[in-house]
Amino acid sequence: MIGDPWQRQRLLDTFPFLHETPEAFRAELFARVTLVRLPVGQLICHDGDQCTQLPLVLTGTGRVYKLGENGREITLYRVHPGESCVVTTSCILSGRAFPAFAVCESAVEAVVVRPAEVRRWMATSERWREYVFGLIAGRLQEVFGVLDAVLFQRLDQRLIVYLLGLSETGSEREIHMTHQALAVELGSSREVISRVLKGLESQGLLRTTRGVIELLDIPALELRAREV
Amino acid sequence: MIGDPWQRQRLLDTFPFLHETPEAFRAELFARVTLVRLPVGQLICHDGDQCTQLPLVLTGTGRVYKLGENGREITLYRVHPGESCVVTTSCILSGRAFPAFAVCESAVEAVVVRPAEVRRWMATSERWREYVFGLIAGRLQEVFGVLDAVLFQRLDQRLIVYLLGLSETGSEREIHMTHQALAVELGSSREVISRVLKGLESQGLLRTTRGVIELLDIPALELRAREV
DNA sequence: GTCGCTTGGTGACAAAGTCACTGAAGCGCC
DNA sequence: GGCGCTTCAGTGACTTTGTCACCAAGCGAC
Repeated sequence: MIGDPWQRQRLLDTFPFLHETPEAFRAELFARVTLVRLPVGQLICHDGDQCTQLPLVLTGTGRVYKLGENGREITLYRVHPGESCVVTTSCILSGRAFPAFAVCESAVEAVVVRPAEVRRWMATSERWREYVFGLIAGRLQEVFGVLDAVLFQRLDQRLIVYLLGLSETGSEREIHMTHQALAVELGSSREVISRVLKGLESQGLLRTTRGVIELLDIPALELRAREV
Repeated sequence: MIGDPWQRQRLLDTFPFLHETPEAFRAELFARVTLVRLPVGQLICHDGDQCTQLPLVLTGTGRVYKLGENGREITLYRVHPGESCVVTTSCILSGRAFPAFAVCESAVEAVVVRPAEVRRWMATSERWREYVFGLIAGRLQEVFGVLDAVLFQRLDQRLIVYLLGLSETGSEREIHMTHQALAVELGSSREVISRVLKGLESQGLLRTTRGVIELLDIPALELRAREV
């Protein structure tokens, strides 16, 4: 139950589609959900687990990833505020096991919904259905995109695209990230990332120091990312 | 519209969940859908397309796959009778583009549902929702499994697992399939499949002739598929 | 038979992953 | 400052996988 008016407002603002639901729906939502706080690194789902609740993220981000036997891993997607791990939803609605890992990348505040409500609201709320399906389709596209990248794209180009994406959102040419972290994002291994970065550095496209990658020639990097 | 009582019965038998829906729902379904026949090789969805209808497969199978720029491809999953391409569903419900290709692997008879009905039935029929979510979750698991295999498993083992799977369902030791077809299933290339098969052949685990692979030592193959 | 198509084989190379090891930077602590 | 620890990065040797170009074997049509 969420009683605090301020918390209620925050929930509505983080999940804008709720504004368009009937008063009664929101009242039921406030009555049925609970607020949880999870620390950094908290494991939310283990590969093969049954999901028992659906978390709607208010603050912080979750990371969903696949882990291989050899210890290598790859990030599939992130769950940001206003989103939810809809793979969980589909597992709840179908009673299947969750096929990956999910972990709190930063401290997370989330509102958890029980399976009974997830199901019921699918029947009673048009908006809820739209919200859930929008997320599912989005995740599917992300995962399909990852598969495409892994299978069909060269690692140096994937790495460049990833770095350029980071520098764009951060509006910074300096990226603070270890080679290991990059390997995890792209599903590669540290050594290979190091080698690729070294190659790019030797061509003067970027510069690396411990924990930092500085993009020197962004136009050239963009070119390189697109070439055959 | 499907009027023919025999066709109606066939539809109900292929999609058993329909038996559990109210009479009124089935009546509406029969009234709103149309039967189509598609020839082998017919392209159903193009990567990036908007989906405009949901096909429920009665006979035949569809194949959903990703195609890389270099021409390599990988099969993501198949759509069998009684199933539907639910990725299409999620695209319809969210208005996103379909992120892969879909093609008729054999001649397909399907019943097509328009987006308006797909949406409406999500609201009106509990059974329909269950059906759709069951399929979505199943596909997600399949695609996640493919990603896992591609990233973390060795090709020889994936190939063996695939071949053993075929020989099991066919209860045959002889598999009629070209190296190219195997490459497409596993997202590899013909040359590599040839090499791996050659290796297995030289170890006496199987024998290859043009278009045919004969599994000679199934226990040894099973062992090999599990080793580190 | 010959022609042409499909299928499979091969060698050389490039890209990526693995393993074992080294070295270097940062940090806390005394 | 110096010491020790941990984290991060670099390297070389090797394996696996993908790519390219080209050739050879099988098979059907005529």
